[in-house]
Amino acid sequence: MKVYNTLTREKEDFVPIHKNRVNMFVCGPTVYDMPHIGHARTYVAFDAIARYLRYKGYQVFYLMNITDIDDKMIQRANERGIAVKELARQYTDAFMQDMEALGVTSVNLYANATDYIDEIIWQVKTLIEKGYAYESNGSVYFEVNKFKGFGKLSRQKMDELKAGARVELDENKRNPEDFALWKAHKEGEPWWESPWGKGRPGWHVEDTAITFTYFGEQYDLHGGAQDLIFPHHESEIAIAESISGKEPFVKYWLHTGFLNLKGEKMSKSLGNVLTIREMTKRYLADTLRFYFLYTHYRSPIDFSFDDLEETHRALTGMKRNAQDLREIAKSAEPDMSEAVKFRERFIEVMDDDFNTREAIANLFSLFNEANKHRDNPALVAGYLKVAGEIANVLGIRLFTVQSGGKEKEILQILLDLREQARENKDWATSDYIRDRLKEIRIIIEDTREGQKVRWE
RNA sequence: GGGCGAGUGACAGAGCGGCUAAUGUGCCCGACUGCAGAUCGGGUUUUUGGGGGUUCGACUCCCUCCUCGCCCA
Repeated sequence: MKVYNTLTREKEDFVPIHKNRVNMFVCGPTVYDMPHIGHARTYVAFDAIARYLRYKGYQVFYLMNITDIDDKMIQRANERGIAVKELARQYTDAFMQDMEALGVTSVNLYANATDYIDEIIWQVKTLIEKGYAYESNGSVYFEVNKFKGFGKLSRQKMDELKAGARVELDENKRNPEDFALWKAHKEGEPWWESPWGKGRPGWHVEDTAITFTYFGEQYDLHGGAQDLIFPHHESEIAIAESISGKEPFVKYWLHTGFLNLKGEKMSKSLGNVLTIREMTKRYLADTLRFYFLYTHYRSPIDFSFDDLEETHRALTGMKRNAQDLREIAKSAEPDMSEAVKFRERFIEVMDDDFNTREAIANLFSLFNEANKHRDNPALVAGYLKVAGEIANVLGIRLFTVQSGGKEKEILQILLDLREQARENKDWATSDYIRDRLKEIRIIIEDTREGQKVRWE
C-alpha cells in the first residue's frame, strides 16, 4: 500500500511503526461555530481512509482533538455573553451530530484540549528546560530558530520567513516568528494555574500534548486540511521533535485538498458559508458523502450545487440498481467466481493512496457487469456481496434509502387517492387502502370532517 | 513578494512514460414497454491551459508563461 506523504512529497510504502497497529490523528474542529462543508470534506475523507485501513486488517486507533479554547472561542463566547465552556459544549454537540449524519463513525476518541492542560504544561516546561522556549511576562514562546528543522513540512525557508515576518507588535517575543505555547492570562479569559502564573495554552501544543498521551513520541499518520500545513503542523513537528529528540515525529503526513465554492471562496464575511446542517436538510447526507469521495482526497473541490445534483443522480441510480438486483439475488448462494475481480480491483486502487474515485468507478463497472447476469441469481448475489463490502468501506449505504421524513407526504397521497375513490363510490379501492394501512398500524376513520388518521 | 497545489470531453473526474485517455452525469439511436421508469445494446465531443525541452515515445519528467486556489507576508 502506498500513501502520499506531504513530508517527502512522494508516494511511499505504508509501513506502520508497530507492526499491525496504526496510530492516526486528525486535527479536529475549533468548536466556536457550526461546521461547514469544508470540514465535512476532510472528515469524510479521513473516515474512509480509517475504514480502509481497518478493512486491510490494521488495528487503527483514530484520535481527534477538539479545540475548545483559543482566541476565536473566547471572542465568540464574549460576543454571545456565555462561558467559553458553554460555547464549546454547544458546538461540540453540533459537530458530533453532523459527523453522525455523514457516517463518520471511525474515530475512536475525541479529545478536548482543556482536558490535557497538565500534559500541555509538562510539554511547555520541558521545552524551556531544553532551551527551545522562553518565558516572557507570563507567556511562553517557542523560539523557532532553535529548531533547525522548521519549515521541512511546508518547504518554507527560515530566512525567507524571517524576512517576510512582520512584527505583530508583541514586544514579549524575541523573534517575530516565535509562536506562543502558553498565553498569559488577560481579563475576561478562562485561565489555568501554571508555573508561569495564570494563563491558557497556545494552539499547536494541544495536539502534541494529546498525541504524546496516547501514542507517545512518534506515531504513524497525521491528517488535516492543506491549510493547516503551515504554521500549525510545522509547529507541531517543532514541539514534538524538540522534546523527544526523535524524528520523524509523524511518519506519514496526509493532507486533504481545499474546498471552494464555484467562483468564490466560502467565508463568513461573504455570508456564503454552507453548513453541514443546512446541506443535510436539503440533500441526503449520503449524497454529500458520495460527492466528496467522488474526488480524490488530495484534489481541490470546486463546490457547486449542479455537481452535487449530478452525483446525487449517480448515487441514487446505483442504489436503485442495488435494490433491484437484490430482488433477483434473493437468497441465492453467492457465486463469487466473477465478482472477486472487483474486490481485487478495489484493493488495488485503494492501496494506491486511497483512490476513492477509482473505487467508485470500479463499483459502477461491477453493477454494469452484474446487470448482464440478471438471469443468474447466484452470480448476482456474488456481485452484491462485493458491492456491499466496498460500499461499507466507503461508508455508502447501498441498500438503505433514507426516507428523509417523507412518510407524511406519502400517506397524504394515499389519503387523497382514497378520497377520490370514495367520491366515485369505488369502495373496493377505498377499503383496500384502509385495510393495507391498518396492517402497518395506521388507522383511517371516516368522519363527517373527512378522513381521520391515527398512528398506533 | 515567497512557498505549495491545480488546469483532461457539454459537465464532473481518474489515469506505474508506451495498449481504442477510466467512470459517472447529460444528450442521441435501437430493443423491451399500455405510459413512465428500470434494464439491455449502441453512439456522442477531449490530442489532456499556452509555448519550449528531455525521450524511440509524455496527460504523465524538466523549463517558462497564463489562469485559479491555499498558506505565509
